[in-house]
Amino acid sequence: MSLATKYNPSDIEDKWYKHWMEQKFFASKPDPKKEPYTIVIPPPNVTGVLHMGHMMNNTIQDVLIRRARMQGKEACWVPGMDHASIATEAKVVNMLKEKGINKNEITRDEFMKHAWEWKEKYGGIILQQLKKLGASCDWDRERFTMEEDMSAAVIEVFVDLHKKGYIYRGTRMVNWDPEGQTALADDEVNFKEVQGKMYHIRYQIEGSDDHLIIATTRPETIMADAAICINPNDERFTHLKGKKAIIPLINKAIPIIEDDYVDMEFGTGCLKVTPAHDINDHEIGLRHNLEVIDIIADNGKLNDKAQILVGEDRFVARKKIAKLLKEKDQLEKEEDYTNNVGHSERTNAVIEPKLSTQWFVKMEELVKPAYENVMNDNIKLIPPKFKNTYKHWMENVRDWCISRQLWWGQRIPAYFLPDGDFVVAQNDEEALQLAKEKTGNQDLKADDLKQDEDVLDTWFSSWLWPISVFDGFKDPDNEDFNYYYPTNDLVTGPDILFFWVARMIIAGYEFKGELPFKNVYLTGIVRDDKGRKMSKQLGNSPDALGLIDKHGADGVRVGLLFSAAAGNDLLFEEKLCEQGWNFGNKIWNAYRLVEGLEVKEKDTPIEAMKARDWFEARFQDALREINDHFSKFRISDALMTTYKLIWDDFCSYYLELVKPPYGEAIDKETYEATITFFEDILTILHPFMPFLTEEIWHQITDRGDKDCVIVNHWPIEKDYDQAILHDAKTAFELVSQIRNIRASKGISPKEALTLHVKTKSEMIYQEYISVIDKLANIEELAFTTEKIDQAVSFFIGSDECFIPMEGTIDVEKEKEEIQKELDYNKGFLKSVKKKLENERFVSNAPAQVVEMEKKKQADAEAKIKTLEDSLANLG
RNA sequence: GGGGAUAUAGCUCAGUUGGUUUAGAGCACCUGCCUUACAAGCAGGGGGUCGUAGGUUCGAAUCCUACUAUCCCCA
Repeated sequence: MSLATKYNPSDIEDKWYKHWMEQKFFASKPDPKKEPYTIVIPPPNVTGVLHMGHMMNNTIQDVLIRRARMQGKEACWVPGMDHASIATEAKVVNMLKEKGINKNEITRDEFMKHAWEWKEKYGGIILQQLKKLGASCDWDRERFTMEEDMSAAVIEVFVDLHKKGYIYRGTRMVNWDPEGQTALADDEVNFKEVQGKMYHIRYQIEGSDDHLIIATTRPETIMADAAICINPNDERFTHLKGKKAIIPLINKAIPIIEDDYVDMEFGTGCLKVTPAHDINDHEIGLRHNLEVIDIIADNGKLNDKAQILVGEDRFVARKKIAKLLKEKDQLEKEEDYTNNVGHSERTNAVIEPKLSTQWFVKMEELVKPAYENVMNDNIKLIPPKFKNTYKHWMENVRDWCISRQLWWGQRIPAYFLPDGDFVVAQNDEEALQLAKEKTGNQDLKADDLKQDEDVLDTWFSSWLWPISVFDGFKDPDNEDFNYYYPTNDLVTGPDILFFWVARMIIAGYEFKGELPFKNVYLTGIVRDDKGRKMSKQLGNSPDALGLIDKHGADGVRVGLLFSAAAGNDLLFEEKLCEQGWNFGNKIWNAYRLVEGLEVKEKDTPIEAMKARDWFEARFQDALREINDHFSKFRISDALMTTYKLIWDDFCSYYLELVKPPYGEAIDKETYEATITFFEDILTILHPFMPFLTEEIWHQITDRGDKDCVIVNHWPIEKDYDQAILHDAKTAFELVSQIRNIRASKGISPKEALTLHVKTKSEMIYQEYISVIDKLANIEELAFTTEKIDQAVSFFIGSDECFIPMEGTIDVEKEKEEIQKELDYNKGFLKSVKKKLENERFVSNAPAQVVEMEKKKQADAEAKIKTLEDSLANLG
């Protein structure tokens, strides 16, 4: 059976994924004889589809988990999803709307039934997509943050924190989404530049004909004004101090107060203070004890406190107010104004700052161990530059608003008594019991208690993820939890360092007294070639599955990893995936060469013996480097070292050296060594390119179902011959030089050449002549103590080499080249001499460094001398 | 407004406690090759004085200061 000349990933990828699943290679169970290696997936949003960022960070996780598995660890990668309250609820509401059902007209239970149906039907596409990428998760362990046990953990934690006094109710200016009818976290708000208007409104001063002018983008909120604020240093308004201003249209007098907050440069220097509808105004209000008048209802319409335009939408009201003001001649002017307006990430509605009662977690105490254990590197952030960011956040941590006005999520386990007091309990019965104790009223019934309508923030589930996926709350002493927790590495994006990572660390210490993971690898953010973050709005994100179809999963994985230094954003170019495929194709063809060889019992040629010895050492050399890169999470570098080992060393040198002349057979010994090397290479490449390596692994020979590269053992580091690497490097450099001469002189590789060498150590040349011959077609090697006339010359270290070339030498060009090299060496010598002539260098620098400089000087001087001689010889 | 990060070849990045040459890699580029595994390939080559200005040091891409530019986070 002959192999296709081009590697076609789609022929094999599904086949091997299925095989791995059937053989249960991804499955893990506690094995005390083995060291556990655990990763929990950053749970993707249940509504999500695979995008570049997911591919990036899941590829990294897969590389880590596959390598750990090959190293003989009990590798466990737990997959799963979070329930994404807001996004999912929005999807379900839309779905219902299409069916003609209004969320407000159905019960909570009915809604939840629809939501679960939606989840079962449409949720979790992303996990199927991860399989295409090759993700070797233990799918039997898949978890979901809304499933029963995980939810129970969330409730348990809420109750526990409440008991400890960390949970409180508070009034807070929240980002209110009037369309989604919920408060949003800051990170769920997108700021967009919006073309609006700045309205200049005239407020009359009480008891005078004088007036002041305020500039605002939100005239519809004037009815909620509690004061006018001026800067105490603003001399323009000294005369207004202590007076009152009258709100137009409703003719209400409000005080004129003074506060440094007011920017004298901005607007008119007079600020209307609306404590209920602006976060900064709210703070001013607190400082000056101002009345809070909330005139906007939850649905974004003006309520009766507004007195006028009651029931109008805020944007409609804005226009109408402007018109009314104009009619009363109280609108000084309108001008165009661009400002940054927050929009809901989910519904795209303009965010309304709104005062509301929410549930909060007090963070100051909780944060302490999480702070310390990152600062002292018990938990390592990779790259460490994120420690600074983390530190800053932890030192300025704010309380965490955990309530969301939604149904899809864990309902807050707080039960309100008729008098407005409340109890917090795991369930209805417990709540009733507590309520009875609290009130002393034994006649209370379940119906008298009303559970809080809100649910908990999704992060309040996912911060427990590393613990709850192993049922560490439900059953704290279970075998899985004891074995797999704490987990090893967490791979995620820096954008959720606070929202998720920091909170998991907090939860780890608070609930288990221990770190949840040892290393946090923060990947870069995938951007497009213009440096823009990939987003749905911009439509600049390539179709992830389309990329896999086009370049193969292995190609995409390699393409992503090529430019993925930890913590550095990567500018994604599809070309990189193509390069990934090219690499696969290269290996495919290397295998085609090996597979097509005819094997015979015969003597091994010297160059093949050399090649074997060299590659064995070279492989070990690279293996050490790769392991070192992995130990430092330099995944991209580990891949690049592997890439060069395979492409440059194995294909370009090793295979070229052992390849028999056309039509001849290869000796058995070399063939077998080559197959072994090939298997070694497939093994270390497997984490990066799982599909291709598995396919070739099975092409090599008929193997049993269990004999797969995915479970092959990662190579052991062995001692190796350093000298052979050094010598071979010299020989390859010589080969390169000879090829260079052929290229520049237009000499065909088929034309054999003679090589003369002027050297003190002839050994290396003698040993490697067959290698040099095979790669550079040198039929004769001679040693000389004199210059060779009519020859091109070049240096290998301080050895001078000559290739006679009668009649073909262009003397002028030759002189030019020698002169160029001479100039370089002279310049170099000068810099070395400068150092050595500096007494302070010689006396202060380590002896080793001085020694090195002296050697450099001697080498350079010798080289300069021979170059000058050559120049003289050429006349 | 507060905090953080980054600046090295055309592009994307390495450069690990300051000293292995006058700074490396991949891609791109240029030249020559359809050599029988691979033209999505092979061989060879050019290209940067390390954002700017100072400082510390025998020695700075590397440490310090200021400036400039870009990005991120928080308000």
